[in-house]
Amino acid sequence: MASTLKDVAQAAGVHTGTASKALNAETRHLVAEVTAKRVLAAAKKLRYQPNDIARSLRTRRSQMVGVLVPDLTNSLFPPIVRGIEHVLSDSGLQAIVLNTDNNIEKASELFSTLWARQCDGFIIASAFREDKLIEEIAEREIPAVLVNRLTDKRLLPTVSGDEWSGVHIAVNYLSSLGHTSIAHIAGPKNVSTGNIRRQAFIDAISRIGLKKEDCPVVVASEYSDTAGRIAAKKLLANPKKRPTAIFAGNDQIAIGVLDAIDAAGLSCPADISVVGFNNIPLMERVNPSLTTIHLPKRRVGEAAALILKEIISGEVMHGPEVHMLPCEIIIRDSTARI
Amino acid sequence: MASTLKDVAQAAGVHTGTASKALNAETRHLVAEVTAKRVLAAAKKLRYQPNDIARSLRTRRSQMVGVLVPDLTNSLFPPIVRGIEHVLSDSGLQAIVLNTDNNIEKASELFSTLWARQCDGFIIASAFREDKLIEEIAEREIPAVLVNRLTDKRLLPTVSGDEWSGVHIAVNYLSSLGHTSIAHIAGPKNVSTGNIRRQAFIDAISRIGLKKEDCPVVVASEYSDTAGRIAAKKLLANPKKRPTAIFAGNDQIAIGVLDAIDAAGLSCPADISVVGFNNIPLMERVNPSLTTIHLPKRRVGEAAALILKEIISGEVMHGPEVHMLPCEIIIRDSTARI
DNA sequence: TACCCTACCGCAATCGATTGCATAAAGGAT
DNA sequence: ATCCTTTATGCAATCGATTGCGGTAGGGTA
Repeated sequence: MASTLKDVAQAAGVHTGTASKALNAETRHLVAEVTAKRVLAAAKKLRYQPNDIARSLRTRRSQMVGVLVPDLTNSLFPPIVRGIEHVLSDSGLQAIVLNTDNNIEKASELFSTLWARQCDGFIIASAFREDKLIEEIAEREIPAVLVNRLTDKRLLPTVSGDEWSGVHIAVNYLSSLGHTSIAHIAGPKNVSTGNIRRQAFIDAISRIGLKKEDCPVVVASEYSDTAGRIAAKKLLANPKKRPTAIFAGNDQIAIGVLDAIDAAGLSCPADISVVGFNNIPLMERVNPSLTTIHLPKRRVGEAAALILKEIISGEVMHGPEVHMLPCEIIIRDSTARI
Repeated sequence: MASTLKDVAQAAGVHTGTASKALNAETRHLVAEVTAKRVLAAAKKLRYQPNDIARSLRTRRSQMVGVLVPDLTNSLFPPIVRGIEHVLSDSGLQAIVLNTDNNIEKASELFSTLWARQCDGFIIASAFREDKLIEEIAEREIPAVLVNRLTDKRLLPTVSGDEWSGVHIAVNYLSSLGHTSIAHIAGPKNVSTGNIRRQAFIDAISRIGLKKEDCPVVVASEYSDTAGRIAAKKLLANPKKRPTAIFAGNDQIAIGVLDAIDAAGLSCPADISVVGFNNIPLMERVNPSLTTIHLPKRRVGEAAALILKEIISGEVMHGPEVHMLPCEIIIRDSTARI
């Protein structure tokens, strides 16, 4: 059906090898100009489209990059993915995006199938703090970059937001509004974002001299509004020890917190201020609009893709360094002076 | 580095052909049971992972399905994609998701590269009413299914919501609340959803006997909050002919409409009711929460993937039929009795 | 004993493109 | 006229797996 290199070569009256050289810009100088013209013309006439599968088999490069994300319906990830795609595409690389559902076995399976397809590299947004898959990838020296989530052991180059500083900004802002009892609803302990933000929170609290017992930390079971609501309900159960501000592990948790505040017959921000993290789309539209720490999602993706490209091309060596992009606070209506 | 079939065959003391047959469940009966066991054991020991690229070249099947969406950051699409992936994955098929940015040239390029990679089929959510790419795909009889958007000419099997009925439900609901001046801010005319919903709106209006001049239609330049706001502003410019309800072409446009109402010093739903379409995530959280027509996004994706699988496997023939899944209205706070 | 059948396995072509090497022709230098 | 160089092209191996065909050995039957 589709015409092959052989067809083009025949049409141009040359050998397939010659045709191949004529078609590739980098090897074209090995072929006489007139011949090259003839081949190009034949290719155009026959609507020749090289078979990338065959090419990949021979060259051992597929021009594909595997992108592993926990869940595309979490609107944190599409902007990151777009950033990745944007940078990759102008090197002719294509992103293959797959959902791991936060399941490490599923991630391993997906990785295997991608690897069997000769993916040139990987960008992984689904790492756990302890992650056998990441260890294996690092050990086998497969080109890969982590985004957003890091592993405890520094194994691969990583791009994320500057979470530590982001958390401090959030806590300091709440403090500046007069809050002295600030609670934190942390993300899961087995992912770096949950862990770092939690530790940064404790650090920030102690730095401004707030009492630890006034600033409780509750860990949500996952990054979801439901888990956030359940955790916040626990936190608000005792009316005597009620914080006046809650710093949520991310925006989804913050949404759940808003629900819990409502369910407890309280109001945000009059009774309790709430701050989120990531600044995902539509957070400016919820009620009340959410004060949150903005993560430059697209640029995180772009930076990761840039690094991966350098690794793949071999231009630049990369150790397991961590690139942290600055975060800033977006002040909206969910926070108020006490 | 990685072990090949040759390695396995050598380790098991058989020919590669025999090893291949032993490894494939369907051809295993061609091989003695003891031999098969030996090969399997060798494969496991060597951590053999078949090279899908080589396999694809030989079998002319890649187990990959191309999925073209306008923009993943539009939260309409991730749920559809998840539905697609879910159904494909239990046949060992993998979805390759790409963004066309509503650009038909980009879509064509992406299609070409996917086709060069021997994709077994395509699911396309980015079709225009007139679409050369779709025509070409249909003409070349390439396995493909459209989702959400259809072409004017019926060329390929399509899965979408039952938009006509969805629009009627919306208009009838507004009418039941006592509204007699209902405006419509339509999506772009070059995509089917914009067109169908607009026509359905006009039809619904006339059926319930409302006057056409009381029910103006404005076309937004694209499906975005910005375009919705601009269109709504136009609509509200003349205080004397102000509708009491606005049916938006989709939820993003509805968001823009809410902004425009606010900007005009009016309030929703007290002065103007608003209804959206699609029921994308977080619409229950905006202020006021949005009454909208729910599209079963995940099931639309699943249905499309099922049909594509049937086409690919050759089990069932599919003409350019349109499968319409029922839509329902989700009543929230953006609509009120007049 | 001769014959046949079946089960099993090896052989080699094949998918389509890439690429180092061999070769041939043309041209220049001595 | 001979030799060498340069340039352009052909040749064939290669990537790794699949698959139809042919051959062989074993056991069964007449």
